[in-house]
Amino acid sequence: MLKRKIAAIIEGSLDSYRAKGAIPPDLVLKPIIESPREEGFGDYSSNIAFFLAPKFRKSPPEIAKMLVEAMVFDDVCDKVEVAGKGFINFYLKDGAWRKALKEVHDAGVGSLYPDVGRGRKALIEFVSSNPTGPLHIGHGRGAAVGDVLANLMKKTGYDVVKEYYVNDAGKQIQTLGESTYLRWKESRGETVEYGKNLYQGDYVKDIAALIVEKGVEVPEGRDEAVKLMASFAAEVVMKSIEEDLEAFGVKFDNYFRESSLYERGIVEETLELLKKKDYAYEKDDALWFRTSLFEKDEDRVLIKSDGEKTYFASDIAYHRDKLDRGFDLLVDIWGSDHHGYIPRMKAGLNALGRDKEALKVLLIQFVTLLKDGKPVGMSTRSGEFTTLREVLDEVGTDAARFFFLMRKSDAHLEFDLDLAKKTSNENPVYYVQYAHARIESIFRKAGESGIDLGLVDRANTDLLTLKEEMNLIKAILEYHDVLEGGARSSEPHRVTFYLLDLVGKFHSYYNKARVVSDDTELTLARLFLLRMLQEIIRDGLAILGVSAPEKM
RNA sequence: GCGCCCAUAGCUCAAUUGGAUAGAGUGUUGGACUACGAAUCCAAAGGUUGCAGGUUCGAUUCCUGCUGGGCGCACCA
Repeated sequence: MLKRKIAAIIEGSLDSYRAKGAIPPDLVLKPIIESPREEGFGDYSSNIAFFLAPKFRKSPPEIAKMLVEAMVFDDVCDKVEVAGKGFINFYLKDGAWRKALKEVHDAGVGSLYPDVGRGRKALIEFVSSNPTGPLHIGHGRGAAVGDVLANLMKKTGYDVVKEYYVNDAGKQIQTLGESTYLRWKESRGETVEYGKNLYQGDYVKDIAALIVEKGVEVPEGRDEAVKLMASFAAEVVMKSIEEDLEAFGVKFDNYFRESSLYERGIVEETLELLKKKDYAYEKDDALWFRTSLFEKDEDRVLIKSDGEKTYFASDIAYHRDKLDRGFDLLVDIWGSDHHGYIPRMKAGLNALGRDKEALKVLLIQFVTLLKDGKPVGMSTRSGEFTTLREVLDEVGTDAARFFFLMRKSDAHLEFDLDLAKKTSNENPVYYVQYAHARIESIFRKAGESGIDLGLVDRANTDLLTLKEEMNLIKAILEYHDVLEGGARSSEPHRVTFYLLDLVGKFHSYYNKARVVSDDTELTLARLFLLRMLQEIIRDGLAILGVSAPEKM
């Protein structure tokens, strides 16, 4: 990339001073090069002078001036200036940008993908909603973030596996069974007392009805009946969750069942390991984990006095198993209400002698659903939550995914149903998709006008001289940096903002300059630019899992 | 009481991980289609970045203390 060339220029200048003995050879510097957000400060700038200044007891501008004087930059830059309080600003030759664009064209958009992961194996675990009820909009946000992060990491050199952890062994499933059982009795005309701690949603009634409809044989004994209904209901719910996810465009590589940990004895084994290392101890007939030894947290129970193991116990075992499966990086995506759980999990990994830094937890803040400008209530227990399915039916997959990725995941999200539903200029999804379709339309028009589209690949890019054209080229090449930053910081929403900014530049350009004209050479050059632009838009939308329509 | 997250334009949010004059969208006002898609564009107005300190060449960003909001602090899941 061009940034590397700038780094080389700076390095060259430093070397010349090293040769003169002005800079000690052992002084290692990593020049920071960034693209200034304001126009007028060049294409790239470096703040290296600020770091050198205290070491040489000279002012940053003086250092900067010295460095610039020794720079050889004629092949890449028009000029290099000292500006502000000591910044060095690099003004690249337009030709250098065009050349870079041409290179990307020849090598393919994939050549813009940064290698952040270096082939490391990453396991992204997300959604992992208990199969006790349908996914609601909060799960939807987690699903979108997880899926898009996975796409992003795949493009940036990670070997990614997407996993859904199914809690099919705990007490919630038991409760689901009891809920279904009572609804089932109810459906047979019996009067039952339906407790508040049971699942209130209508879907439980549906499941009970399904049991009747399918003629499932219900055992006489209550306990057996509940047990049967628990597994029946969990399966039904899990299936509908998978269907919802599919409709949302989320496909998991793996559904990992909690029960499998017990079946394989991993939980037992893990607890034994902790006991052996004296990180677990017995108190009041329960088994406790010494969380306090590792983190600023209280000790937590692994096995309750009634002999039942907590989710914490199986969760430690689960994460141990993840690492044993050879993953270098574990990304967990949790609802922000689980934040208190992080120290526990890290302590657990620590106690097992694993690197706790291998675990990265992304917290997803709550979603407020707005309808007619007013918040819509949401509570699983009361059954009045808005399901992901309902939202998808209302606004469609593209809009839903895009909206979920319009915020940093750790910030509250207001999801405006009315806005997401609008097929108008107010809806940001269409702003991006429209650009893609518009470019396609320009190509159709060009073809109709007798332009030989086969010549686009060999267009003379030197004809792209407008300021808007240069800005578009720069924005296209910036894709590399966006992917890199997004992957490093696990912030997939950056792709969304980039796309909005990118297509904004395009729409502006479109209104200013005419692409298809009598000047065939110029037309071809502009089509070349738009072809590249369209590929980037398509690539970025693919990361978001949003369609790139050719007509709309 | 302890801990985590958030606070930026009227509203919804960005800000290249500590950089230069804090930016978009929306809303308001005014403008642009008998040439490639007006689901678009152009312009104006809009700010003590919650408050008070600190760290330094430089703070929306890091530290401390407040204020206000969300969440968590069980042998719950």
